[in-house]
Formats: sequence, structure tokens, C-alpha cells
Amino acid sequence: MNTSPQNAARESYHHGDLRAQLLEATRQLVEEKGPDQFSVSEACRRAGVSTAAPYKHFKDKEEMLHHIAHAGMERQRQQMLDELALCEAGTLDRIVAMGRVYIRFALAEPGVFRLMFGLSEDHADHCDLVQLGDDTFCVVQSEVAKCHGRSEVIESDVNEAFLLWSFVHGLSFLLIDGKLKEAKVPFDMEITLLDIARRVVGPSGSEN
Amino acid sequence: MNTSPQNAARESYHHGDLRAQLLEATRQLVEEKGPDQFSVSEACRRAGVSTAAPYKHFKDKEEMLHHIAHAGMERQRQQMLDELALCEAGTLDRIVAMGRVYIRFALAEPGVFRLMFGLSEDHADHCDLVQLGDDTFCVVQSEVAKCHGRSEVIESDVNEAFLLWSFVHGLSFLLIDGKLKEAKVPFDMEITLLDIARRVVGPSGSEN
DNA sequence: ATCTGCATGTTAGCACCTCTAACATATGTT
DNA sequence: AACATATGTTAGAGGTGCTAACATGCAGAT
Repeated sequence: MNTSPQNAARESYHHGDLRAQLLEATRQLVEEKGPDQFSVSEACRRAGVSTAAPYKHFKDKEEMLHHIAHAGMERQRQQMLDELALCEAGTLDRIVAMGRVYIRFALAEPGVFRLMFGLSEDHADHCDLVQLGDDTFCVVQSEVAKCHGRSEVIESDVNEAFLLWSFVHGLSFLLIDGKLKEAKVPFDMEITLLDIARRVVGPSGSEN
Repeated sequence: MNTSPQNAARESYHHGDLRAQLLEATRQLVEEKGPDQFSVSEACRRAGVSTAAPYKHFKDKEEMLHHIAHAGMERQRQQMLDELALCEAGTLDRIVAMGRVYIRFALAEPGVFRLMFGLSEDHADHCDLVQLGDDTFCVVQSEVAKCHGRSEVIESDVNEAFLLWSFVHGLSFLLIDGKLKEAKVPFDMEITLLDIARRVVGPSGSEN
């Protein structure tokens, strides 16, 4: 807790803010090198501590990454809520806005985005991540229902929300994996999102 | 080249079929543990050779995984062509069939599927993977055009094909990541695919 | 048939990584 | 002041990717 807890060079034996600084280093490295290439050692180097230090704050490497993924989901969710606050209620614009935020987040933080969804889905332990994702999904369902003039979510709303989610999720991955560069697909994000919203939250394609 | 190149216990100094056997072990491990958890050492153990042996056949770990991803793409592509051969030309069924194969492959071989798309998109080196993906994507474009009664692919076909790809890609990942378990989305694959095909390769949602 | 070259296996070892144990130092409670 | 606790350190075990140097066997030239 000396002059500058930010700087690596510290004068006191104790760090003062190591936990937060390790998490920040982890987040940066996940972005720079990708979740796979992240190493605890490198985060330690960046924070200016020994390689054993993190284990006073985190159970293991997985737990560090888990925190990053969790924070990412909360950031993404908050961005959605912020964007929704700017749109008129019950309009397709709100659907488009959520998709825009989803994809914008993926493009802005591809490393964290990959972590959020790529992190092992091994049942428990990560149930808070699953919970956060579900919460966000529920917001989408609710918006779809409102577009149809309903205040209650019915099964077809769930279905349409899930179609929308699949689409933006897939588009996000194709974009950050660069699959659309070579395939020379000329597309405008805003138009595409509106197009999809119209096609999905519109006249149904089948009786079901 | 003795009695059984399959069995780990070999009598001769030389293995006879190490390259193929290492690739098979790699494929198995990628499925069992996931691409991240795969280790060359373990593949060696499974093939019954020392940890240095693979480097007579492959440049590095990355190259081994690359082969698995490549083989996966070819398998997926072949499955698509096989399935297409069973469908009547110019029908939506063909679109549905391709989506079905895509998702079925992801569910059957999630490890390889992740590898196919998760493997570093670092420019060159993997250009053959990109090429294979593009080839498959071109087939989708062509099928979309045929559904519209065209023999030539025009820009709107590319766009619709890309919407379809995004959707099945996203759905595949959501499924193998188990995101749809907790969200209790009740859906029938065949109906959903047909639904999407109708919505996308149907009346456009916007003028563009 | 033998010699010799090359492909393909081995062991040894470096550098790096995760994580633990044992020890050191600062902090705050009594 | 004494002590318990939190949080840092060094040392090291065990795993991993990969290379260098050496060993073995196959195959073609003489």
C-alpha cells in the first residue's frame, strides 16, 4: 500500500493489491495470446511476483480464468442493458441492439469471449457462469415476447430467442475466427442483424 | 510390419506404422480430453513409443493437430456430399440435409469439431484448412441458388448461405457446450432446421 | 552378398509450466 | 511486546514440448 500499487517495482515485501493485479494481467494475456496460450507464470512476471504467489489467492489456473470469464459475462450483460435503455420498448430495434452488443463484445474481446463459452462445461463449479448466461438469455426471450405484444413469455418466444442466439453466436465465432475474410462475404452488420431479426421474429416459417 | 501393427507391443525396433497410429491416438485423445488437454506425450504412451518419436514424422504438436482438423473437415464434407446425393435437386431438403450433417458431425465429434474451427487462424500455414472450409461453403451457396431456380450464384445467395452457416455453426457450439440444457429450450432438430431454411431461403426480411 | 545411406527409432537433457511444501515478513489483535 | 494470520519467498517434484546425439534396421548400389 505504498506509493504506486500499479507499478511492478514495489518497495514493500507485501504487494498490497496482488489479487486484482493478477486478474488484470490474466485478462490482458488472455486477449494477447488467447486462452490456450495463457500461463500463470507470465501473469506473475507481469505482476512482478514469484510464480507461487497466485496460489495464495486462487485455487489454480482454472479459477483465475474462471474469474475472467465471469467478469466478461457481466460486462457483456451490462452493455446489453445499457444499449436497451436507449431503445424504444417493444421494437425490433431492441433485438438488433442486443445482437449488436453480443457481436461487438466478441470482436472487442475475442479472447475473453472464447473463454466465456469455451471454458469447460463440466457440470458444477461453473454453474454461476451458466446462471449468468441464462439470465441474459431470459432477457432476449422477454424482448421477443414484447415484440409480439405479449408481457408473458410463451414457448414460441423461447424458440425464436434461441434461433436469434444461435445466429449471433455463430456469426461471432465465424468473425473472430476470420472465416468470413477469405469467403469474401460482403455484409453490413446493422443490415444483417435487422434482416435476421425480421426473419426470425416475424412470420413463422412453419406451423410449430 | 509384423503380425499386428495395431497392438502396442511390437517385436521389432521399428514400428512400421507409427505415423498413422500416432494420428489415430491423437484423434482419440482430442475427443476424450478435448483439444486443449491433448498432449503429445500421452499419444506416445498410447502408441507405445518414446516421446521423441513423433518428431520424425511431424514438425510439432501443432502439425499433428492440424492433420486431425484437416481430416475432420474432409470427413464432414464427404458426409454432406453423401447426404446431398439422397435428396432431390433444388429442394429445401438439401439445405436442411447439409445443416443436419454439420450439426450431427459436431455432436458426434465435438473435439475434432472444435479443433476444426478453434485452431489458430494465423494467416498462412493453415490455408488448406481455410480452402476446405471455403469449398464446403461454396456448395451451400450453390444449393441456395438452385433453390431459387438459379444455376449461377448471385450475391443474395452468398448472403443467405452465410446466414445459414452462422446459424448452424452457432447452434452446433451451443449444443456441444451444453448451453441449451439448462436454458430448457425444447426443440426438435429436424423441425428447427426446416424452419430456419424456410425463413432464410425464403422471402427476404429486407430490401438488400 | 556386403557395404553403405537414410529413415526411423532410442536415451538424455533443456526450458518451461503447474502446483505444493517449507520458510520469511509484514500486519493487526490482544 | 507477543502472537496469529495473511501474504509473500525459494526449492523442488512431476509433467510437457522439443532437440541433439546415438542406435537400429531396411534397401539400393556395387
